[in-house]
Amino acid sequence: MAQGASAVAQKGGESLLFLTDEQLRKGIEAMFFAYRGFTADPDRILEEHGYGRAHHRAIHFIHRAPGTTVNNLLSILGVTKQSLNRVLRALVEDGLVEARVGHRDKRERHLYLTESGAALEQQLSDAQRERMRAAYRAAGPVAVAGFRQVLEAMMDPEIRRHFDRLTESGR
Amino acid sequence: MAQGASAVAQKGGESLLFLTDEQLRKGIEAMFFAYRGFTADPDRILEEHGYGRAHHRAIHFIHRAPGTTVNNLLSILGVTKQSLNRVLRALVEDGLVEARVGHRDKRERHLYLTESGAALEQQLSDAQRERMRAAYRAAGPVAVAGFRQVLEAMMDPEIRRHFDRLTESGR
DNA sequence: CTTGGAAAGTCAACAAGGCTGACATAAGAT
DNA sequence: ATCTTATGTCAGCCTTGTTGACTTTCCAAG
Repeated sequence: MAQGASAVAQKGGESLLFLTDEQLRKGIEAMFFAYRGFTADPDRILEEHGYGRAHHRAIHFIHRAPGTTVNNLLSILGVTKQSLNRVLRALVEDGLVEARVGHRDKRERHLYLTESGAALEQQLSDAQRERMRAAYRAAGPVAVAGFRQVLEAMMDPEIRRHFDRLTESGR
Repeated sequence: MAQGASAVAQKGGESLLFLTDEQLRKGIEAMFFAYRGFTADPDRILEEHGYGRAHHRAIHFIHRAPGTTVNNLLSILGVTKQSLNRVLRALVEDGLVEARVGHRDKRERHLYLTESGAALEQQLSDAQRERMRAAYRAAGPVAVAGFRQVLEAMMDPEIRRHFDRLTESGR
């Protein structure tokens, strides 16, 4: 199976990869179809609770960086504050997220998951991790390392910074 | 760099991968951020033409499988026919897609890109392939193979079938 | 102390692209 | 010949993204 990477030529220490349009197209389609699988399980759970992906993203990153400000979340998610606000308001009203007014700067709202917010986060990430774990197991450790490398290379540099920042603090 | 895959133990021919929640979470976030990069370039081009991602998807798969029926496209894209129809209608009206009535079964419409449709497809896929190519180059051939393996393992089985089917005919 | 500007939130209006329901027409089945 | 199914269309609703205008709160600099 797999047409793999086509050819590699070493030339003065610089490796050249010859990639056909067809191979790249397959990669693009793989990305498209895999993303559908990636979101499928959380989507099902969210629907039961009357939420959408926007809520999931907010919950995920609040869990990941508790006490984050709205503005920080905004730059991670890459949406407008009006858009985020609508989602956040629903989560606060439903008691999944707590927005504490900053003590240093009272304009800021620091966001935390409540107990039930954490419970939903757990449920969502359990489902998503399970799919990820299965895929990782099926593909093997070498493939996983490659997977991560390609994904990181695919990010916009600015977004890559967010990603790396989450990693540092998250370990 | 990278925490890579944690540990592998060979045990009676079956390899066990020990994956921490943290590692899996990183994979999830990588997927999220990378997908943003993945769609960023086409999104910019589409906006200039007044189209969205839905149009891109339709154009992509019509290019990929010329003469495909609406129903077939439906099952690939995983949306309702009403949703697809809106997009398709716009593309036909704008002269990017031609919908020919089937001669065997006149209920069916077979879809083809017109010349200008193919031109837009080219523009979009050039941009997306360029990002893909850069990521592939940066990560190297081994990583690319792993990338593809993990993505394929992440797909829903039913969707995976679509993916494989496109590959067969597409080469 | 006043004022300028940043952070946060609100309201309104709009667009894209999902969805369901109702319906027309063509094919195939009884 | 008529009933049923497949296919595609039209209309309307919902979520979630957008922009723009505006208020409130607060910090900080003049």
